[in-house]
Amino acid sequence: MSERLGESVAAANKMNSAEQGAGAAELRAPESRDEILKAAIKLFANRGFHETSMAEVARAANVSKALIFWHFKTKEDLFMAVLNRLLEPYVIDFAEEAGALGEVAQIMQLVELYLMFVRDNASSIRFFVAQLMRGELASDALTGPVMQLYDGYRGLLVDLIGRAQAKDLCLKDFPAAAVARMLLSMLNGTLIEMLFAENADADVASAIAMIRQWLFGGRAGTAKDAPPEL
Amino acid sequence: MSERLGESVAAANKMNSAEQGAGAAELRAPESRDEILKAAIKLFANRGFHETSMAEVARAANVSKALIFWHFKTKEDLFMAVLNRLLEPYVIDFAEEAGALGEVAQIMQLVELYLMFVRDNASSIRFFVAQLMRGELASDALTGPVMQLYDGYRGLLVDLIGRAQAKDLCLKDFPAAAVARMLLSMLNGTLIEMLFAENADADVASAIAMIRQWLFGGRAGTAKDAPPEL
DNA sequence: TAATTCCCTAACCATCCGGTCAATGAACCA
DNA sequence: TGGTTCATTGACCGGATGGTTAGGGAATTA
Repeated sequence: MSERLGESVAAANKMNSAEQGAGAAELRAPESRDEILKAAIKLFANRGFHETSMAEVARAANVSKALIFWHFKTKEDLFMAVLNRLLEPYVIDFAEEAGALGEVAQIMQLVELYLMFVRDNASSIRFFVAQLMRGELASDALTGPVMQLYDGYRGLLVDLIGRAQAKDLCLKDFPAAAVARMLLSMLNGTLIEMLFAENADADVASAIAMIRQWLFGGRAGTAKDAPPEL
Repeated sequence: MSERLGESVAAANKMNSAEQGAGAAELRAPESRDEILKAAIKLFANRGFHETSMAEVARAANVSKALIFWHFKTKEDLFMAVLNRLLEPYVIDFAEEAGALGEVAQIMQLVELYLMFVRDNASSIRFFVAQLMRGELASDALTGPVMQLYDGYRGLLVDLIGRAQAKDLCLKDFPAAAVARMLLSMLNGTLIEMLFAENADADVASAIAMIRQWLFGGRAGTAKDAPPEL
């Protein structure tokens, strides 16, 4: 079955590109299609792919099951559409965010961006992580965009940390790549803590403070950047 | 359905205890039962509960489907047995491990224990995390033991860090609980990095070094504990 | 007005899944 | 030897699921 799914994924991706190029199906029956998508997102998110039946989606969207198959050729097609819809907010242009700030401020801004993003998208992130964990479906369609985003983020961190180290602004006991990796581990650890325990806000501030202390600790001359509030 | 599952979980747990007391079913048809369990573990692990059919398990175990239902009353029963089997190695007595070492050495030993355990049980941990992420099944049977273990571990860390702080052996800028929480975030972040990228060993040593530096950084008098190798 | 296209549905179908059952051979008692 | 329990199986069942089909109503077009 995994073979069939793989083909479906590729096919769906191609079709999606084609659709966007021709601008066809996106505009035809927008309302019901959207209703279906919203219902599917909810159901897939907290029940998974295999546990969610098309009949359930139909009922939740107040349409007939057949209409779903009119909008989306197969169940996998629907799933791909859900993925793409959920992936939209994940397109962040990190480089844009930081203006002409110093390295320290830029790093801390990236850290906050990460944690705030996690806090604001907890449910869909939980969905993605669960999906990533098992190779269940769409390993390409998922791993691709997410990992691309992730690598971009890490690249930015490595670069910034390297420059901060050169200026003696930040922890220098380890190579920039190692520091960036550990920083990402901290962030990911905080992420999964936020995903499991729903306390969110309280810990974020504490985590940020500790990360700042770790990276820029006793070093002077970095106090100029006031910590932006959440 | 979640209700029924909850009951099944409780029932399965009780039965297990009873079985061990009487030593009954464990010895009757050990061979085939074991074969089924091994096959189920594999399939459940990398396909999940709902995506794995009893027919598949039967085929993988070279037995008839009916035999599975003779050994395990329901599919959930089989799943519970798989959980218990996988949970076995997770029973670690942390307190036992550390003898009369200093706080610093004990903390580092706990850190290493954690990372080594993750490294050696990567596949089943991936399974558990995926299972925990969605509330899919066995939330009680899983959350219970795992969280108990986790809380015990954190408790030990908080205690040790507190004592190390009192002796001025370790990072004192934050309360012990916060330090312990961040340490656990670091560990969990490293964990998921290990789960996704299968490089394992290389990063573990680096992670340990960075954690030691973070916790005990510039402080003197802690060099007496030689870093035990992995 | 007649034809065509779009959106939507009830009913249906083939397949697969969890679970049951009657039967059967082997081992162990009597 | 004959009966009882244990271990195992092929055949079967009701239900649910992904997917199809034939058709209908409302716009749009000609």
